[in-house]
Amino acid sequence: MEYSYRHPHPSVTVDCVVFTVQHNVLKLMLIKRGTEPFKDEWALPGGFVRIDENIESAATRELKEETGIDHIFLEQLYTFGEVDRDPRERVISIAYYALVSSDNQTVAADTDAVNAEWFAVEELPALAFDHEHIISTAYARLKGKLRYQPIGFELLPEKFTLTELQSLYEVILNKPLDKRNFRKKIQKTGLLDDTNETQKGVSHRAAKLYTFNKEKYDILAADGYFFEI
Amino acid sequence: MEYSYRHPHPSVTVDCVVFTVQHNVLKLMLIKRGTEPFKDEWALPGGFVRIDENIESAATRELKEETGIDHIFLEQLYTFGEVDRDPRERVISIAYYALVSSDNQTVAADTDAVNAEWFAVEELPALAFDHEHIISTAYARLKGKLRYQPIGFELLPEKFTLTELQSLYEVILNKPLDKRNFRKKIQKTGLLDDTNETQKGVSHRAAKLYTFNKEKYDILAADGYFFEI
DNA sequence: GCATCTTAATGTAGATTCGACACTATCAGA
DNA sequence: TCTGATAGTGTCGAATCTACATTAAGATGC
Repeated sequence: MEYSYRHPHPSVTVDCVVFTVQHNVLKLMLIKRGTEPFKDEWALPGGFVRIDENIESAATRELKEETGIDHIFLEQLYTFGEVDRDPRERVISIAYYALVSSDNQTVAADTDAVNAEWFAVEELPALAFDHEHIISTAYARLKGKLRYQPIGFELLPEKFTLTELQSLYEVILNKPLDKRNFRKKIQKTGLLDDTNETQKGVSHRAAKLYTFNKEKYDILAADGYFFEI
Repeated sequence: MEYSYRHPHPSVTVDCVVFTVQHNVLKLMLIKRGTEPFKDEWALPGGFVRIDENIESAATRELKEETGIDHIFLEQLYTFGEVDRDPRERVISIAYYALVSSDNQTVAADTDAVNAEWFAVEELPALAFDHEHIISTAYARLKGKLRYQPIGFELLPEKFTLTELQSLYEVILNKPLDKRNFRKKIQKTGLLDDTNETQKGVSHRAAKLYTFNKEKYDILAADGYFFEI
């Protein structure tokens, strides 16, 4: 079956920049392409938007299919539509960025995600299409949002220590922060709940574990509260 | 001539939310539609992206064609792709927002922009498609950006008084600001140049005219400077 | 069980910024 | 020259920011 139109139509795809933090290194997921063009090169997970599918659903679906990752923070980034960004035909790509917590990322082993791998953001291989450009846009957005929206918690396990949180900020913002000042600031938001648990299996004083109180944040945010670190 | 594809392709459009400020009221431009669907209803200026045209060029072109407005600040806003947002077929729309200075907006009289009109943001008519949703997204973005990026100047004539600037901030943020504190803050950025000219034709003490030093800002911004009011 | 190692946790003082607030200066027009 | 309208300016107390060093707790090895 063929689909005909009186005017030429572009193809529309979604691409996902999926970030995580592993051992204090910011990483993102890439797929080794199995087909031309750019066969055997690395690219962002993504694919075509189906005609009866919302674009965010397409992003969620492709992510699940290609990497096994599901149920994560996902937000639209930017739409890339340079005329020649795909050598085959006119392709407009709506890019998303996603954040995966370090305890949710192993799901990738299941599915047909055998060609998916985490790469340190600072050590990326050559990339297909304009994906390098998409990634730098996503990284800039992540840096910008981190300080003004509580998205850092999406990258941590549900329960985390203050040191882990600080180190996350340091890794992404790429600069050291003062320990006491950081703690004062984050505690003053009142958005962290003490779990009354502590770290296990460390060979030194165990740190307290906290959780982020999203319900409380949502209530405050609706009322004009502005998160800032 | 017909264009055929093995899979169905969506249409891709651009829509523009064009803001201006007239007499201390924030307004935006709407077009009265001449064709179905939503014939004779108000909608955002916009149209189809041509197959060999970059998306931002499409936005610029449609704006010129439908409103006569050209050479203005234009930035991508968000891409709207709900499956049923257009009753005819699947249409994905890449929305842009634009800012027009109060001395640049009269161009609209020329072209076939006879159906274009400025509406106060607080008094919009019923709108076609999901354009109300697009507009509220654009307004939220404008509010958010105003305080952290020097985009307010795009809405003012090249030479402006501090009172005009303050009143612009008050109109968009929708809250009163303290005159002395506002002036202190804006002066401290060092980004306003005194033109050594004053207002003409006012029946009271004439205010000094300033210009925004974009070159200086760009240099500072490249060096990590962060504008904030 | 004591010494040692490693990281957790905590407070203060000085500098800076923020927010509230009221009067004088200048100009045009009557 | 008087009146009306807006321009332009400084201070003080409160809050916030920054820089910085010591003690506490728990695990391990001897």
